[in-house]
Amino acid sequence: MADPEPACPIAPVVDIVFSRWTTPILWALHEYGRQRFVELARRISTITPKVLTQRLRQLERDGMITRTYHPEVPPRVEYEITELGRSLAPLFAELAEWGAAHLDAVQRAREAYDADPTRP
Amino acid sequence: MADPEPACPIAPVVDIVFSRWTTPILWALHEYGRQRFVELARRISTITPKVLTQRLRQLERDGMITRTYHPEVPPRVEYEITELGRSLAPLFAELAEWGAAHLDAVQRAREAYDADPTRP
DNA sequence: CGGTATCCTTTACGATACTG
DNA sequence: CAGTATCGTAAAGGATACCG
Repeated sequence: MADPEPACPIAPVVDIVFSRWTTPILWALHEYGRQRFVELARRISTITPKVLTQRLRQLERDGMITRTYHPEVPPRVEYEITELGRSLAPLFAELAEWGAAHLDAVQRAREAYDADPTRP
Repeated sequence: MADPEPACPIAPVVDIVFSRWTTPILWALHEYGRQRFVELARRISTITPKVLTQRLRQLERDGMITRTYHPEVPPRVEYEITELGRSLAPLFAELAEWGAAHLDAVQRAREAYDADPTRP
């Protein structure tokens, strides 16, 4: 896969951290601490186990979270955010602030755009 | 499309701003100012005109950029980032900083993960 | 409990050609 | 120049069922 824009320094970061499900997963682990697989699944209620596994593996590979397997019956697996993952916290806070401040403006822009009848 | 995680406040922001091409487009407009279609296309060298048009329309609809059509021959269309789009600037700067500081750690994590032979 | 396996749909993206 | 049209591909995601 070719680099979208070599001169854009944040494209690689986006690739690692921001997809449909990685963001909610990292948020949940950051916000509510170490959690089991099923806890995450319940919190992110619309995700399927297959996709949850896929994203967790990717985040683990990228060093953003750790996976700890406890060989009990029934098995217990815990996920936790790493220092590297936690280093995103201020960024996440700013993103949340931006959303709170500007999401309604985006919504209004959409309505204005869609309402314009001169747009074919 | 169901909301990925209603309780995750940054998911909607990610949906608007961070996709493979929207980030480089916004970055280019923020960094180099008002530009024509073909200038953007050249700067983001690997994007195709179809996809560039699609992302530009979406960003315009979301109020992040403006499109100005000058009815000349040959036609001239200029894209410019809006105030709303510009409000992302500090966020982009922080993301770039995060990348500069931590991208190598991600790379090392990947290598360590891939090199572990006990992972089936 | 913590996943896999299988199959399917959606969506973004891409290649190429063409037009007002 | 600034797109549009029409293909096709590929990756993400979803539904459902099943397993150690």
